[in-house]
Amino acid sequence: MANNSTNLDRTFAALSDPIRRAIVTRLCEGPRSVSELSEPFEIALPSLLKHVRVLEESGLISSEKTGRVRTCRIERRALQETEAWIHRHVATWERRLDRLEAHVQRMKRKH
Amino acid sequence: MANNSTNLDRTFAALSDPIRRAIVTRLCEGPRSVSELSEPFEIALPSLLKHVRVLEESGLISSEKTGRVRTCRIERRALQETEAWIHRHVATWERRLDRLEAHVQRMKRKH
DNA sequence: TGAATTGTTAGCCATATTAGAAACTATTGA
DNA sequence: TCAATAGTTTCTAATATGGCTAACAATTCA
Repeated sequence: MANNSTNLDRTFAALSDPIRRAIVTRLCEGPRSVSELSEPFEIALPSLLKHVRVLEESGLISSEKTGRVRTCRIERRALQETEAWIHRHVATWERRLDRLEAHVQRMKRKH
Repeated sequence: MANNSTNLDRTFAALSDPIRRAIVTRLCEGPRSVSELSEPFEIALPSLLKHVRVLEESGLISSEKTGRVRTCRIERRALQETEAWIHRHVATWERRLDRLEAHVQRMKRKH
């Protein structure tokens, strides 16, 4: 599980770039090679490769090289953990609102 | 709604810092002043204020100044939209897996 | 084998990010 | 009104990020 905080740091940072999000989006539809991934972008291969590395270090994707082709795939876990983090917060926020409302109701009834 | 891509850029970037995530966590429990927010951290006020600004520009929080006190509160929407983005991706990924499995089943039956 | 394909490394540059100190403003309470 | 409080601005410095070119593998295909 490693340092979970650092992990989230990396995942959120990885997702903060539109090119990297686009890569994630495509990989959700299935594995792709590095050059397939680079197609939609007007960006030099080395730059794209850096994005791939960032995604890989964040745990959002993994890759494997066969012959001269490196194939990338999404790693569900990291996405799920990130979603979970956000979800817990939305939930906390909602619980608080509920308590608040209940309190208002009690006050009302006292009158 | 503004430029939604830039919006996600900012939200994810904002969440990539542990101090900012801690701020978000606390604000989910209720509004806090800038100095209340700074308490848990060994960080100069101007630095903390910058984090608050980053969060504000990302839309994750809002703040209002009354007298000399600036009170910050969470803005649910940004959190929800971010969660939604991730969720769509996990969903896409799962649909793909389902199709894949269905395909394998068909292949099996052919033998 | 030799050329094309696919990826990789190294190095450079511009810009953005994060942190701090110092100095300043506005409000509040004694 | 004067001091303390709460926040803000400005500047500086260190580091990280994202992009490029050029040069270099390693495979694969003709």
